[in-house]
Amino acid sequence: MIQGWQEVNIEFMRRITEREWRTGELIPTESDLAIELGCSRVTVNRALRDLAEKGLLDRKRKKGTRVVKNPERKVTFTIPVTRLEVEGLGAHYQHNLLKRKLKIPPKNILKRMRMAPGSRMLYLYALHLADQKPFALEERWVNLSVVPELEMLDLSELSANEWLVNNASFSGGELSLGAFSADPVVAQLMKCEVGDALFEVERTTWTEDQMITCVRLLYTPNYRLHTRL
Amino acid sequence: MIQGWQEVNIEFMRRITEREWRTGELIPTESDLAIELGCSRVTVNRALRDLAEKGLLDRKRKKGTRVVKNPERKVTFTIPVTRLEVEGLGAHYQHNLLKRKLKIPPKNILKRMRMAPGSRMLYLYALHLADQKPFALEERWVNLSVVPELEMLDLSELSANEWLVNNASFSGGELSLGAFSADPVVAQLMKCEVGDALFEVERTTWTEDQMITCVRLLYTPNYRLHTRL
DNA sequence: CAGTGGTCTAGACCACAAG
DNA sequence: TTGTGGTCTAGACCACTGG
Repeated sequence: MIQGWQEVNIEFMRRITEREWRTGELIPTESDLAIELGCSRVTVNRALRDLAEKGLLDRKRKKGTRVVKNPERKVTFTIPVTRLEVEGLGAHYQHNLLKRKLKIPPKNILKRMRMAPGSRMLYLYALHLADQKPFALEERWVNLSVVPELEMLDLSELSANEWLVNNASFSGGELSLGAFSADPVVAQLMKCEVGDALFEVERTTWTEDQMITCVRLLYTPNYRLHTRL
Repeated sequence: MIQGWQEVNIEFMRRITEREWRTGELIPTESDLAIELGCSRVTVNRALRDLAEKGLLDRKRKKGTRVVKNPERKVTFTIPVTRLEVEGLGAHYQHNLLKRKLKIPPKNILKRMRMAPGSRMLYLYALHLADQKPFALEERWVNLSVVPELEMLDLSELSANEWLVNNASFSGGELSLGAFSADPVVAQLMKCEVGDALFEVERTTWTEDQMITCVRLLYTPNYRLHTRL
C-alpha cells in the first residue's frame, strides 16, 4: 500500500516518466486509483492536483485526466526588493535619487497604465548602487491618486520600491523581461560602454482597477536572473 | 458565513491588504479561524496553504502563521517549445540545423553540467526562424549516455528541443536569464547589427544525477518575455 | 509535554459537460 | 442522465518544535 499524497505523487510521476501512462492518454479515475493504491480519494486528488499545477496533467470534469503532450515547464522567480538583492550579494547598498518630478507621462506609459491622457503622475529616476558601483537604473511612474503619501516622503533614504512593497496593497500586475542596448545617457550613469547589453525588467502593478506604479529597471552588464526548475 | 476555500482565501487576502492582519504578526490558528468563519478546519488550511505558496504567509508548526514582511513577488513563466512559441505568434516556423558534431565541450559547459572532464557530447547549433526571419539562435550540448537515441535522429525536421521535451524524462534543472551583446558571428546569423542587445536564456536539465542537456538561446532583438503577476 | 500545522479518512454534495 | 473532477465536513492521528 502507498501512503501519503507525496508518495502517491512520486508513484504517479514514475508512471508518467516511464511511459506507463502515455502522453495524451487518459489515466484512471480518482476513485479507481484510490482503490488500487488503498488510500482515500482525497489523497489521490491532492497528488493529481499537484501534478496538474506543475503542468504535467490536464484535468477536466467529466472528461477525465490526461498526460499533457507538450509539458511546458513552469518556472517561478522571486522578484526581490533591490536593496535586499544587493545585500544578499554581500555588497553595501546605496540609493541615489536623480530626478523627482510631477509631470504628465508619455503616451506609451499612459497606455501601459491604462490611465486617461493628461493625468499627472510622480516621476522618479534613481540609481541603485552596490559597493559604490552602479547596479540598477530605475525609472518609475507613480499614481499619486492611489498613494498620495508618497508625494511627501523622503525618498533619499528609503527607495520608492521598498516603500511601495510594504505600503501599497497590490492585487495584480504585469512583468516583461528583455534586453536593452545602453545608450550614451545610460552608459554614463551605469559607468558602462555604449552598446553594452543590459538586462531589462518592466513591471506594472495595480490594485483592483487603479494602477499603482510602473517601473523599468536596467541592470548592470553581466547581471543574470537565476532560478531552479 | 463564508463558504468555499476560495472565498475564505479572498477574505484572508482582504485582511492582509487592509492591514487587519499586520505584517510580521501572528494570525489566529486554523481551528479558531474555522470556528469564526463557520467552516471546517481543512477548508481554512486549504486557503492558508494557498496564500503561503504565493509567499504572503509564513507557516511553521507550533509557531503559527505570520504575515510575511517583505512579500517577494513570485512570478511564474511557462517556457514554451520554440516552435509553439513562433506558431503562437501566428508566424510560420522553420528550423535550420547549422552544426552537429560529437566533441568535448569547453570547461565552463562541463562545469555547468557537472560532468567529468573529457566526456564526449553531441553539440548542436541551430537557428529558429519565424516567417523566414531569424527568431532564436540555439546552442546545445546533449549527453548521449542519457539519450543515445538522439545520435541517430534526423534533426532537420524535428528540433532537438522538441524531441527532448517529449522523450527525456526530466527531474530538475536550472535557468538563467540575461542580456547578450551581439558579436559579428551572431549578428550575421541573426541578421541584426553588431552590438544589438539580445535576450539570452540558458537552461540546464537533468534526471536524477545525470545531466541531459544544456542549452543557450539568443532571441531576436526586441524580443520580450511577458507574464502576469 | 503541549500547541500548532500537516495530513488522512469516509462519505457526501455540487458543477460541469458529454451523450 | 450520468460520469467525472472539485470541494466540504467532522474527526482523527502524526510531526515538528518551543518550553
